[in-house]
Amino acid sequence: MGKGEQTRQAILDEAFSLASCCGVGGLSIGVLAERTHMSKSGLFAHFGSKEELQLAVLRESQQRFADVVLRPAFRQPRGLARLRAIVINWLDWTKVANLPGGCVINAAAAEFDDQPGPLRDEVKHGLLALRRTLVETVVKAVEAGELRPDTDAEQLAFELEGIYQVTQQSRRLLDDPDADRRALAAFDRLVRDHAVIQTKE
Amino acid sequence: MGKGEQTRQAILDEAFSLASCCGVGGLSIGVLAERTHMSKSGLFAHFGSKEELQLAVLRESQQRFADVVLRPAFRQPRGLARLRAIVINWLDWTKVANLPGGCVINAAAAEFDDQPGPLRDEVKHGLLALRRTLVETVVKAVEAGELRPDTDAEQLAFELEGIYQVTQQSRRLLDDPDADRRALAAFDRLVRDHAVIQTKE
DNA sequence: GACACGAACGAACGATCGTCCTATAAAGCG
DNA sequence: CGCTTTATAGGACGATCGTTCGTTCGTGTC
Repeated sequence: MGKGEQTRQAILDEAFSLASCCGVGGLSIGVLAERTHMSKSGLFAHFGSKEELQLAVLRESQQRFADVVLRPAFRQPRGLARLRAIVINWLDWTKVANLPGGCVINAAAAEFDDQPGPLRDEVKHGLLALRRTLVETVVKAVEAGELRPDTDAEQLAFELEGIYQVTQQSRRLLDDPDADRRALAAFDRLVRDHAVIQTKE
Repeated sequence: MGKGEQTRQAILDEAFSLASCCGVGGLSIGVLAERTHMSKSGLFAHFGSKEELQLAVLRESQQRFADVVLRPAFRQPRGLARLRAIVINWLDWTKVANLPGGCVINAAAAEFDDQPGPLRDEVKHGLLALRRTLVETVVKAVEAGELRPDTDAEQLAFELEGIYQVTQQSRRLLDDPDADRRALAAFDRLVRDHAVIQTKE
């Protein structure tokens, strides 16, 4: 890795955790230069525009999400075990990754959902990819006979995303110590509702 | 209502819809002055600081939410009917109120959840109030015999909030035309799971 | 040793930000 | 009406924003 790539990555590391606190839109070249002990212009040259920097942060965020949440979960056997692993890792990933201020992409989703442009497109792309992964995982659990054949996989992914979001809000804003427990309870209820018909209770 | 109150309210109206698009943190005195055909200083004098303006917008938002979502729903008889009315109004309220860019408070929740100060406090207060209202409504449904006695009202409110948030994201960012249908499906499943034990299916 | 190249810097740009001060215009009231 | 209070405008402030320019430094190549 050449010198350029190296510092670019160092900048992205810092930008990543900065964006976690200030939002992708709240990123500032000046502040970022200060934190990386560089000049604004020197830093700027690595990206060419602020928007390009923001896009890089969003892509970085997606990659880390895949590394920290999805890849480890995919070592679980396909089906419910894998789905559960995704959810567990997902709920914890702001602690595992360097995300003092919460998930970058999720914050960006609220920030750019009504502002057309490359940033919104990137966020949308990332969240759609996650939705697809969830749907596929659910489908495999159905094929494995762990969930009922008439399970609506997209509906299940939809509700999983809801659990995630309210958990984040409860934890981060409402300081609710029960958030994680409630999240797991909601997940269990979701799975139980779609479990194959139990012969006896 | 004196002249002062009048223009102050006009400013708040504009600030409200502007904040819907740019976020409460993205509010700008200059832009707001332009839109209200006032000078920056003339507008500024009504609030004394930007933070005070932002707080006023948050309070305005809470009040409108109560007017548009809660008050009408409370005309329904207590119990499931009222809970359902709240959810329906809630899901629609960004269309009913003048919120082209989505719910102000919800966006502010993601924006300020890691930035201590009066703004975060105000957002937290508003969302906690909503949670309490949801919990109370659920409790009344239990008392009315429409939900099982062992229903965890706070858990139910938690999951309702999740349904709301994922619905907003699906609609606004992912352009999912099925979001409303899925939201109602999730709500129905939630209620069915806590319904009194059916004698026969 | 001459040269080319990428990386980083320092300075400045116009724009916009929130805020403050002072003067003028309008409104409310006796 | 005149007087007092309030509401608004105009202008300027220091700061920060993203961006551009020209220059310098260090490294590696012929």
